[in-house]
Amino acid sequence: MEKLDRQILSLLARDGRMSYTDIGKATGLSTSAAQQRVRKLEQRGVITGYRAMIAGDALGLMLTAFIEVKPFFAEQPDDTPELLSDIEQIVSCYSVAGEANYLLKVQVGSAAELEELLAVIRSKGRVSTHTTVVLSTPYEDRPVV
Amino acid sequence: MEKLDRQILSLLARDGRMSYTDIGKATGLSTSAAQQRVRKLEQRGVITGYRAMIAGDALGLMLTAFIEVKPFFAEQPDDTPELLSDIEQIVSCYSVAGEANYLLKVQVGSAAELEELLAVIRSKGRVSTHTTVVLSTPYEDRPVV
DNA sequence: TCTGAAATTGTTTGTGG
DNA sequence: CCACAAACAATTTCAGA
Repeated sequence: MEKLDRQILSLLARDGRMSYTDIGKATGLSTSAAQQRVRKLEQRGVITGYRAMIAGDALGLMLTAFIEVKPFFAEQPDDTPELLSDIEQIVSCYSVAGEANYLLKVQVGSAAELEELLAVIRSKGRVSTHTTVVLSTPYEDRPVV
Repeated sequence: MEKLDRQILSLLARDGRMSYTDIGKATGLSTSAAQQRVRKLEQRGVITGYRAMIAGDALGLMLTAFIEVKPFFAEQPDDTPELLSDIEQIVSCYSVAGEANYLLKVQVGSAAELEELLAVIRSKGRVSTHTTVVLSTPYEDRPVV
């Protein structure tokens, strides 16, 4: 990975709407050279997309939790991610080493909704759960580049 | 939260670079009305920023892990997030209820680097750790809106 | 809050080094 | 892989409903 590309990634990781003109100015490239490099980073799958970050509380999503899940029937083929993928409160799903098989990050409006969600996950996913409630988030999703 | 605003958030959560012109077309608003609403969502702190999403492996970050941390000296004022905030491999820090005080999400290049990182976190943060390694990520950071 | 128009700025594409 | 320039498109601002 070239230095110039890393620099562009760093800029776009911090401001996903930065213009090619400004990327060019910041890197010493022309607008079109900057645009070409960004396009190639997208095509090569280095940049996988652009997102607006949204404050959950503005949407009434005031409770975040991590849920470790373990299938009841360990011998069967494990399709837990697919079984749970249409539950929109689950924002992330990680397959993990350790006691649990999967770690889910979920976002809900209330404790009552979390209780309901856990029931759905357990029945739908045929899993047992262990939940860790998030009290606050000092920082999240800092750019890695 | 108005329906029109939710619609705009949904669009920008999926494509953070969508133009105001296209947001206008998708919502039935004029370009300038779409832009005004986005600006207000930003000012009100509903939209907290824009990010390019970057594939970690393209940067040589092939190992993700979650680390639960617990201070050695529970009686002291707890400034763990600040103590650790300059460690760039830590991408997220959650204060949690349960056995641990904090849950960290980290991204590193190798197992050796994770080992080194754990040593840094333990000494710098004066904490004990419990680590869960991520094997794969079926999905992550799906839009909540 | 919205539209519509005008001025500015950014994007995209082609040519050529 | 780059710069430059021309054609095109988006953004920004403002007047007025």
